[in-house]
Amino acid sequence: MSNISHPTDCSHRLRFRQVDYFCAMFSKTFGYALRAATFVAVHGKNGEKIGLQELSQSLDIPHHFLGKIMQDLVRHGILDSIKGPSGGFYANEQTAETPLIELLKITDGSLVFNQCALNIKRCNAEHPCPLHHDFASCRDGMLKAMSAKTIAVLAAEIEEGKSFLVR
Amino acid sequence: MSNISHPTDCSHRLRFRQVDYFCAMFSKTFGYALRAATFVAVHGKNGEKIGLQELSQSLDIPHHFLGKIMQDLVRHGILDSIKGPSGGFYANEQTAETPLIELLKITDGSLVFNQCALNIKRCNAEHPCPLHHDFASCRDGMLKAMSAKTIAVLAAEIEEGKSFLVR
DNA sequence: GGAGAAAAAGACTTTAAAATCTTTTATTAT
DNA sequence: ATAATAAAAGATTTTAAAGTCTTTTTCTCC
Ligand code: FES
Ligand code: FES
Repeated sequence: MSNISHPTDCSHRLRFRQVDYFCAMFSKTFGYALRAATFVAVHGKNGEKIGLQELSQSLDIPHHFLGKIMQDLVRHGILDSIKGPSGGFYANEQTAETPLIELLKITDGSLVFNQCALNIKRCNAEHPCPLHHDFASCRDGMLKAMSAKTIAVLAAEIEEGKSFLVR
Repeated sequence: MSNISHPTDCSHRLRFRQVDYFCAMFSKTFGYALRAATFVAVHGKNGEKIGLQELSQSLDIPHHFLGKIMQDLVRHGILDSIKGPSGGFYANEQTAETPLIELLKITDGSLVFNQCALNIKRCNAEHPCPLHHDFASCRDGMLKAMSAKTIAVLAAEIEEGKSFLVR
């Protein structure tokens, strides 16, 4: 019936979204932040410090880009850091208790869960776009999960081998 | 407990995602394509033609950008068009029956529903990231809805005043 | 206090999406 | 035929995210 495949010669046409950017509900920055914070929570208990080098290599995240993200987490008090030799990042009292939604607000801003799937001006149940009901329920499920889960929850899953931070 | 608000002076730091790009599950291109195709399905019955001018003004979409998107829909047979005075875009046999997922594949590619929320290499239930189960169910709900709904379904909703294509 | 290590900071580059602007082609009407 | 109109095509610019590179600051150890 309908042939969905792209015609082969696309050079003169609209360029399409590139493969690894598809369906990005969240920024890469958020993924990096979440994975790095969880890594520190898992491997940096009892004040053990994790260096940027180790973090970026273990998680396969660009070193300096991760550096900026980590700075930002430290500024927001999610983690602590110390400079100098034998310095690095380590968990503080707040780390484990941080809900994922807070990380998301830091990296992607506070309006993340208020946007219309079709980019209509405002997402609004009284003036819904055609995808609103489907999208809103999907989105609200994520919001609920990310409000309920903390870094400690993820760290526990990682330690039990139920989920993974890399590859 | 935790203070989520951004510190005020961000100038020297990471730049955050800008407001109207937050939480973009789909590209703007997809939103434009879906709204325009549905508009044509609603207002262009019986071979009535809709010009780019009217489309872009009615839907508040940049004229030439929409032009490229429409070209692409025509190329894929979702709509037909005719040049010249009294030309424009109009619905064909396929228009109404097109499932939304097909539009999405045209604008955002075919891998849209296979990406990990955290940008881990591959989304995989056997090797899940910490957000996999929450995200996969959300994503699968959208996939299901978008496979089931056609442009005709949206057009009917619009005509009944149950949903809206603009503002 | 000097050397080395590591985070912090800042400047810069790259990439892709989105948007704009210009030219060409096809169609209609005079 | 010619002019007008509108889609098609294309080249170019803008914007934001992502990524890279360099310099500065802070800390440790000798
Ligand atoms: S209005 Fe579009 S998702 Fe809510
Ligand atoms: S592995 Fe991350 S969403 Fe599936």
